[in-house]
Order: sequence, then structure tokens, then C-alpha cells
Amino acid sequence: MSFELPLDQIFRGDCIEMMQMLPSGSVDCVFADPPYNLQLRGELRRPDESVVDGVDDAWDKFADFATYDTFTRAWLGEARRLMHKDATIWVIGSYHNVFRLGAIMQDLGFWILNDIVWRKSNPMPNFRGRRFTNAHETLIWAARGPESKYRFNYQAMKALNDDLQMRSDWYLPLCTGNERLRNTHGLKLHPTQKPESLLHRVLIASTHVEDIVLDPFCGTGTTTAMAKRLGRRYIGIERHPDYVEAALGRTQREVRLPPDQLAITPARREAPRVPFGSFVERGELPAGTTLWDRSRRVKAVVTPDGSLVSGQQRGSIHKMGALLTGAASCNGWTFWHMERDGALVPIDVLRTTETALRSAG
Amino acid sequence: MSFELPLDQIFRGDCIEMMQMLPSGSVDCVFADPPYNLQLRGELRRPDESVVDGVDDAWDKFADFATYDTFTRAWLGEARRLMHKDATIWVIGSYHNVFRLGAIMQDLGFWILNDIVWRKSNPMPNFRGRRFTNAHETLIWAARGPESKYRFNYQAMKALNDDLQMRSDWYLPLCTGNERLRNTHGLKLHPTQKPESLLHRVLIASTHVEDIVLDPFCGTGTTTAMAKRLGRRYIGIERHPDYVEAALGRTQREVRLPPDQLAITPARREAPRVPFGSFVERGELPAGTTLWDRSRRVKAVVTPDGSLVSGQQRGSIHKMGALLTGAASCNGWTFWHMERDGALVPIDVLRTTETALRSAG
DNA sequence: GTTGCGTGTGAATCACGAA
DNA sequence: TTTCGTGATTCACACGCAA
Repeated sequence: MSFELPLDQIFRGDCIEMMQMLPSGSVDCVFADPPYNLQLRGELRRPDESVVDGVDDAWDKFADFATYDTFTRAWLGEARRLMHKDATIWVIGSYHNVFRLGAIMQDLGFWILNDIVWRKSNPMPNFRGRRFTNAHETLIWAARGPESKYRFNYQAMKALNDDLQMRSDWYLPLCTGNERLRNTHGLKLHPTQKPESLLHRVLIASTHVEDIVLDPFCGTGTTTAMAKRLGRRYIGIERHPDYVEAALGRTQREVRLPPDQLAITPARREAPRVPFGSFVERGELPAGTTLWDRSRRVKAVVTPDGSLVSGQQRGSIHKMGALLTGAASCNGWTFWHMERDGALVPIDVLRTTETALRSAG
Repeated sequence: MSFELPLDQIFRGDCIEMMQMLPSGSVDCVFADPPYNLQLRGELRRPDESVVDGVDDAWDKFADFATYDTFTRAWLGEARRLMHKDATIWVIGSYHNVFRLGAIMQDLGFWILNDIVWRKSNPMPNFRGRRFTNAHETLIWAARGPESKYRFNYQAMKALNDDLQMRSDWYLPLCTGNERLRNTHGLKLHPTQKPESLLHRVLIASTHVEDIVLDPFCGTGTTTAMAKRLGRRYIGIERHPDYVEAALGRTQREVRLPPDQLAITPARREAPRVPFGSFVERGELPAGTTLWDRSRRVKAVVTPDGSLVSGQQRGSIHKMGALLTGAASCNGWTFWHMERDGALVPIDVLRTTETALRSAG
């Protein structure tokens, strides 16, 4: 049996069983924080459903890895089925499990886009002085397959980083203080609650408003709460009733940001396409006008159909830019300039004016 | 057949076959930079139309993941046989291959101690704006097994990091400039030459003077050269004759530091923003350099872990400044000077560069 | 000598929609 | 499924030459 896709809900149950009931190709993004260690939470079972007990001689270590791998293949396989062709997935782990996660993801056909390092500003020190301070965790960001046309909000990430490309190493604090959920005894409710800043960056980078986000290991609901705040739709799955209760209350209390605060720096490739010829038609750049490159080394003349002519050659603004410079390709909008008050101005200013008019009207 | 262990040599040949001829349990540390199995699909151009010189060498091409895994299991298995019970291994990779490396290492019985992130100060940007800038690579540090009594020079690492525990994220520049080996046409000799600062930290962290270090993918000899400089014994294996020739010459020219400059030591120091040790690692203020006070009344010598030595005394730049002047305390950054073009310049100038400032964040 | 500008380059899985 | 046209896209350094 299979449900219609339920939105903005958090379910209690085994994530593999729950995912099996959801329809294929229905989610835009998955965020998963799977158990890091078999012995910790008793969530792991062998394929025959017997529970793994924690013995640590060499033979059993191998059995543990095999069991962990089986479990990992099962939930990643279901998650992949639920993802539509262009969806992406984030999986977080530490050196205990992340290598198995990554290898299995590759085996299942996921196409890794980046591995992201979450550098903790306040990690726990190494008390025994026998290793380097374990100051980071790793996120694997992957598309469903190599041909996916996945979403990456490049300009938004650049804006988040002082107008420099966002790198693969992120420096963020642990979840502490008021953000950390606690029980009535003041003890932390969940051992590995993720910081909201981490989910903020993940969701802003790889999803759009109204996109559907699935978290199969929902825990205390950082993903669902942040999805709601940022105007994304969410589906959470969590096995432990206490965590489900906390996640439900927390997400319920969360308030969706108003639309004007949800807008991110738009991607230029998604701006409405305006034909160069339309400016010729309207007389804003009449046929006969001469265009130049930035340093006046090459020039061309605008024709009535919006193509350019230079000598015997004729073509679009892009084709002519490439042709005259010998480049493989060329963005004609930024290459060609027109004279305005004696100075050269890129013809792209025509387009930005147009865009402004459209959004205003 | 099997050789006695040959020391301080670089061999040309297939690393699996060569390792098979060496005796079991004979090396203290392995550093391995295996092929990454990048899967580049076409030409990549910068926004200025220049072409990126990608890694297209035959040695990096594998038919599929299964082929790569078979190769990886084979060389890691031989490396493990050569390691004695308490030896450790370093393996470096990127998201293309590191998950497979780590999972296979765990399957073979290695015990992962840390995953280390080499954060590059100057990575190549993402030119098409379709992903996060791939700004790091990952090193896996592992013992031969869970019971290994491995070497970790905790105090030396702490000293190198201005008396703060060394973290799992390391900020180091790429190998560029004079350090990068070039052929007679000025082209890079090896597409992926590793920086000396990386090997410096690896060797200081996990080996002792006279320890035997094996590099099965020796390339142009960064490992062997740094092992010689730091007084370690080395065995290099490399398949490509051009790389072997370069590694031999480079390692030949390298000079072993004198004994008093090789000693590493515990130190208790303050923590300014930029660790003094980072300049030592990067070779901007190499071990062996003599520092003076402003009026050349006292002097001291820089050691590989970033502490100073003068006579029988050893300590941080701050402690040694205080000690040698009889003061209660001292700001080593302004007290100590280095010679530059015959004049004395405070070492604090090292910190004023953009690079230095960034290493803190 | 110093400063500043132009150029080159690094382990890279680097477009996408319409017809 | 394939072809084709449009047009989006770079950061930190090192080095050489000019002012």
C-alpha cells in the first residue's frame, strides 16, 4: 500500500518501512543524519531482524560493519527512490561511518557534488591527548545521478560569504544555549542535535521555497523546524517517541518567515530571457548603431533583425563576440558596449532596465 | 623472494609488486597519495576562456569502482603487512575516492584515529558556479589495528599550534612557486605535487627521528625529501621513471637538520591568533633559522615544532624571550627578529600578511 | 628599492532549454 | 534522443614588468 504524499508532518516509525509507503520521485531534497555507531542506540538490526549486540573482537567488528552496510543500503535505496530525477541529498557523518556512507552512495548511483566539512568552532577537546581534536563532521552532498539538473543557489551562497564563492569548509558553532532542547531535568534531550545554522545553509543552498524536504532521521526536528521557517514543505520520520514529541512541538511553534524575507539573491540564469532583437524593435538600440568591445578593439553594427554585422560576418551578439575574439563562446550581453554620453556602457544595462520594469509592473 | 629492508632509497616499479618483496612488520609509518580516480568529462574553461590543465594522466583512470576497489585492497593489504603492530598510516584523497579508501581500510582491520581535513588557502575556484568551491582534501590517519600502541607526538602538535590542541582541520597553502618542481619548459612536473608543509606536520605528528617511513606512491618525492630533512629513514616507490628521477635528485639535495634542531619538546605557551608554528611548517621561517633580539644581545634557533632553542633552554617565542632577558613575561612576536636582507625585522611581520590572518578563521 | 598592474594557474567528477 | 543557440562564470598567490 502507498499513501499520497503527506506534507508538513512528522511520523513516528522505522524510516525504511515508512519510506516504503511513500510514492517514488516525490521529494526535492533529503537531509539525513543517520546513526553513527551501531552500539549506541540499538536501532540496528541484522537482515533477519535479530538485534546486534556489542562485542568488539575482530570477527564481530566485521559483522558490525556488514550489518551497518546492509542497513545503510536499505535506507539510502529507499531515499533514492523517493527523490525525483533532479533532487539532491545531504548525509552527515563522522569518520566512524562516513566512509561507508559515501562508498555505498556511489555504489547506488548517487553522484557526489561536494563533500562539505562542518568545522566546529567549539568542539569537545581530546581529553586523553592521544589524537587530534576531532573538530569537524562531514556532509556528503549528492545528486540522484550524474545527469541530474540539481538546484544550487550559487548567488545566495556567494552573498552569504561576503561576495566570495562559498567554500567546502564551513565554520559553524555547535548547537548550545537556548537552541539546545532540554528535558525537565535540564539534560539535553538528544545527544547530537544539529545547529539550526547548519540546516539554514543546507536548505538555502539546495532548495527553493515550497520544495519538499524529507528527513528520515528527524530526531528533535531541526530540519522540519528550519524547513517551516524558510517556507519549505517537510516530511520527518523518527523512531523514538520522545524525539517525535519534541520535534512536533518545536516545529509547531516555529513561524514561517514572510515572503519578502524568504527571497534570496536570484540566479541570473533564472532571470526572464529577453531577446536582444526586442530592443532593436522598440528603437532603444536602433538598427545602424555601432557596438564596441570594452577596449574598442572590435566593432559591429546592429541590423534590423537584431543580428550584428562586421565585414562579411553576421550573427547573434554572442556568436559575433566569439567570432571576433577567437573564443569558443561569448556572452554578448557583457561583451558588447554602446556609446552613452561619450562613454562605453555594456548593452546588458538595457536588460536590467527591462527586468526592473517587469518586476515593477 | 624477499629483500632485507633497504633504507633511504627510491625504487622504480609497481608498488604492489615492490611491497611484496619487502619483509613484514618492518616500517613505522606509511604515507600514501594514491590515484584519486577523478572522472573528468570534458574540457573546462575559466571565465577568461583559458583552459584548465586538469589531471588527465593514464595512471588516474580506472574502468569502474570495482577495478579501483580491487587495486585499493591490494596495495592497502600489502602496506598493512609491512607495518609493524604499532605503526600508523596516512592516506590522502578527495571525495572521488576517499570514501572507498576509508571503507576498505576499515574492512582490512585498520583502526581509524582521525580524519584530517587539509583546508587549502588557495584552491581553484568553481568556474561555472555549479558547486561549492572544492577547497579541501581529506587525510585518513589510522593505526594497524585497534590494539596498536601508536605514536602521536601530542605535545609537539600542541606546540606547533601555540599551545592549543591541534585540531583535525589544517589550513595550508597549495604547493606553488619555487617549491613546485618544473620541467625545462616551465611546466609542472607532476600534476598533484603535495606541499612540504603537509608532510612536515604528518611526520612531526606521527613519527620519531630514525623511524622508517614508506611512501608507495612517491611521485616527485615530497615524502622522501621531508623525511630526510627531518631525520627519518625513508623508502619510496614510484612507477613513472620521470618522477623517480626528480624524486631522487630532490631528495639527494635535501639536507638533514642537525640533531639539536630535530628534537621536539613539550611547551606551555600563550595563544595568539596565528600560530607561530604555521610559519615554520610553511617554510616561511624554516627550522634552523636563527632569531635575534633587536640589539643582537641574545639569539635562539627555530625548531620544527615551532619552539626556540638556546643552549640548554627551550620554549616558546614568548617564554624564551622572557627567559633570556630575565623579564617576567615577553611578547615573542615583537621581541624576536629575523634577518632579512642583512637587516633585523620583527617576526611579527609574518602575521601581518593576508594569508596569516586567514589561517585563524 | 617600491608599488602597482597585468598575467598565469591550481587533484575539477563545472549548462541548459527549446526544437 | 540529439542538436543547437543562448549566455553564465573565478580566488588566492606568484611572478614579471612598468612607473
